[in-house]
Amino acid sequence: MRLVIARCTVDYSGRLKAHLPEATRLIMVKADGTLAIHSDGNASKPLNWMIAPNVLETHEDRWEVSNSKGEKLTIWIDEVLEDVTHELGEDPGLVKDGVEAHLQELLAATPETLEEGLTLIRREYQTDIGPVDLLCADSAGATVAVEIKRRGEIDGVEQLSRYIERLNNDSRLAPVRGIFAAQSIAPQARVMAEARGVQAIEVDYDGLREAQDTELRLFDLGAH
Amino acid sequence: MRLVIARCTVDYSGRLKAHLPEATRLIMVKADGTLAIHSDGNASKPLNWMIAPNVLETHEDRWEVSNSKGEKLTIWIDEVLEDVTHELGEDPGLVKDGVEAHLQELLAATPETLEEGLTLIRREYQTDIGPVDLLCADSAGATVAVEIKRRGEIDGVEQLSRYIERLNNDSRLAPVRGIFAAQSIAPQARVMAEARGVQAIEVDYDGLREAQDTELRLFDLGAH
DNA sequence: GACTCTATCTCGGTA
DNA sequence: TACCGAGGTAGAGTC
Repeated sequence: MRLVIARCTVDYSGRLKAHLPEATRLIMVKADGTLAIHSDGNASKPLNWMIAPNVLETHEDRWEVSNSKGEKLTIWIDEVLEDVTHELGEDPGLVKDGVEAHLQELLAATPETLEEGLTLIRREYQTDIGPVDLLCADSAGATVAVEIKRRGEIDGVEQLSRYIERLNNDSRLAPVRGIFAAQSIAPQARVMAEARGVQAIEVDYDGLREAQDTELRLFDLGAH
Repeated sequence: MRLVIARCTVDYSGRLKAHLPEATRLIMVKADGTLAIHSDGNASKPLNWMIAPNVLETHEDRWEVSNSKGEKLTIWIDEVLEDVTHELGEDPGLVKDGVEAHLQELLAATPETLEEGLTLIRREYQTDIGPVDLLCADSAGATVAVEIKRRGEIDGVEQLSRYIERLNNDSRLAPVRGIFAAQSIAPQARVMAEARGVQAIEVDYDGLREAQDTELRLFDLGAH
């Protein structure tokens, strides 16, 4: 990784046009060629950047970075204040917990959390416009499509509506109703769900996981 | 801005939980307190980060960053390879051209570009599921909802359809029809628009801006 | 390679 | 502050 602190002016032309007047900034160049220009405040994101794969040409007074999509970044270097390079080596990578996939796993294991008597038919049930997160049956045997999000917003309700419309074309499944499950549900998504006749249910991920851990532990104890 | 290159281990707990095994990484701390941890490859985004406002406590063996929402980042420092600080000063900021807001301004000023006789009622007209970009009246006095995108894709047509559905519930406005305006419109979006009875219109941003510049210049000349 | 969807999205605007 | 929509979204997974 190369870190350059320099007074510079920047022009970007590609998906839009953008210009940075002269100021002192950090230019970060990663081992794969990814380049980012950071200011010191008011943003965690770079002001400008160019993601690998790209081509970097460093001239005396300017750097030119371009890619195959016709995007181009020109950095006019006025003064270099620092220029250091370090080999960081491979990164073992990030381990995450608590994303949508985990919530889906938990709800697939215990659909009755959403509604008394609900049972799983299939996870990632394929339709011709994409997979339904959970396809379930309620206590009366009717089909229920479940869409799961970490944060429930209006698009998610739309997505579920489309699936239900699609599933209702299948006479073996119809009539199908929907449940929209998320760790938090935005007010507008709630309005939309109501208008579409879809239930919106907030789910407590941590509580659910804890309950399942307990259940598993009891099961293990019973088995031994 | 402080740049530290160190062998470190990281734990994040907040919106999710995440862990980084020991490796050499860059830790960037900006003047406003924003902190980011970068590896050298395979990503332009940081592995972990904490955006300002936050509180950073630096101990001998670890840094702890926390914020008011209960998020916490712990960096266990094993070895510091570099530690430099530079005052970059204020950044004059990025000047962008060609974003949706500009296109909206232009079309709000000259709605007749979209259709003969179209006049503006209001920009960002509020509904309970979000704001409509432009609410207009056509030459016959009927209401027209206009959704503007830089790139016209399928979501934009859906968004406009929702607004129209909502606006048609208001007897003072109904019946409402829609115009979908964008610098470029994807074929799928065009098909979708047709199916929903919405007009899809491609707009020449550069040409439009030039025309308005000319008009303004003529107006200025006339005023003097 | 193109398409789809998630995200500790980030960021700006507004009520 | 909370909420919503835009983004040069980026990045991962799928076809």
